[in-house]
Amino acid sequence: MVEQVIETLKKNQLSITDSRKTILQLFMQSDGALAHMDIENNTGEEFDRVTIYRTLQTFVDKGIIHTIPSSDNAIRYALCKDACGEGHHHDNHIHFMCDCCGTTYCLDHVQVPTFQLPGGFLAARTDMVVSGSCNRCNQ
Amino acid sequence: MVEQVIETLKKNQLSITDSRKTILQLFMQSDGALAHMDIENNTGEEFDRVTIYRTLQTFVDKGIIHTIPSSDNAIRYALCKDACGEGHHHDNHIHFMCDCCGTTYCLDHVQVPTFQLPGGFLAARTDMVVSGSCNRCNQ
DNA sequence: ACCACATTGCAACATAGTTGCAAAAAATAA
DNA sequence: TTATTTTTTGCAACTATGTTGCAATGTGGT
Repeated sequence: MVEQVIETLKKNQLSITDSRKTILQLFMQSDGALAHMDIENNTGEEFDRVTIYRTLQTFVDKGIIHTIPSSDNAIRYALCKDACGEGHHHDNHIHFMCDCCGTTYCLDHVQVPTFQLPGGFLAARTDMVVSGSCNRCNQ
Repeated sequence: MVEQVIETLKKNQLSITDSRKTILQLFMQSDGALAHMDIENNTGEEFDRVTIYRTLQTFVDKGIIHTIPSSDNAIRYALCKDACGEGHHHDNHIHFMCDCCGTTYCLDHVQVPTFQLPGGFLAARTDMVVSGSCNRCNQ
């Protein structure tokens, strides 16, 4: 796990620091998406709030994680698949937010369906966020 | 226009106040969605920030407007079509945010396509937000 | 015009996110 | 290994967004 973290950082030409190692490992251990708060809670007083914001921004820029918009005004982040890199994201899957347990899932196997925009409109990015109750809460 | 505003408020059993009249009229005059800031800017010092928040919340509750999530962490609001009412929204259209001019459109004629969730997942609400450049900016 | 109730404005608070800058830690060179 | 350069971090301060309680004001109904 730790080797994989360091390898990912090196592959993206990022210097190896405690905050980057810890935060990236958090993402790799977690199955759902993480909000800034989740990270702050999971790392205790270890890192400054600002450091976490900047680390997340760096990871987004490098294509290591991607953002998930939400209606509750807290951006969530999740690991990208291999296709993403610096300057180009390809996270073309649906995101699911559970109203019950709060977990945000990347439904990697559910592609965003194609659609037709009106004339003159050009799409650069599509965010599809479904909310409801997840498979664990529906048991 | 003013008659329509008052009629809508009455139809939803809301008392007719200055802030509700002004804010609802703003929505009817505008073709795009409005964020809290847009409303504050367009009404000057007329209303308190809190009043605007509460008015927007009231309108959402009554099914007069609906929310549009965004990745820039500022919820936008737009008028609902007739099908919406208290406790049930039916704004099943795609939203488009222009990266160039910042306008948010309700693409009323573009339905959110159907999709298949993995077993155990139940959808309650689907938000589909496309960003890119709009027909005016692409001229 | 009066009364009951809903709405507003104010103050204070809570959360989310940004910026500048000096100190500390990595990476690189010697 | 040490010295130097570059990057990253932590702190302080600030902006934006959103919420809550409460007294004062405005609205609707009689």
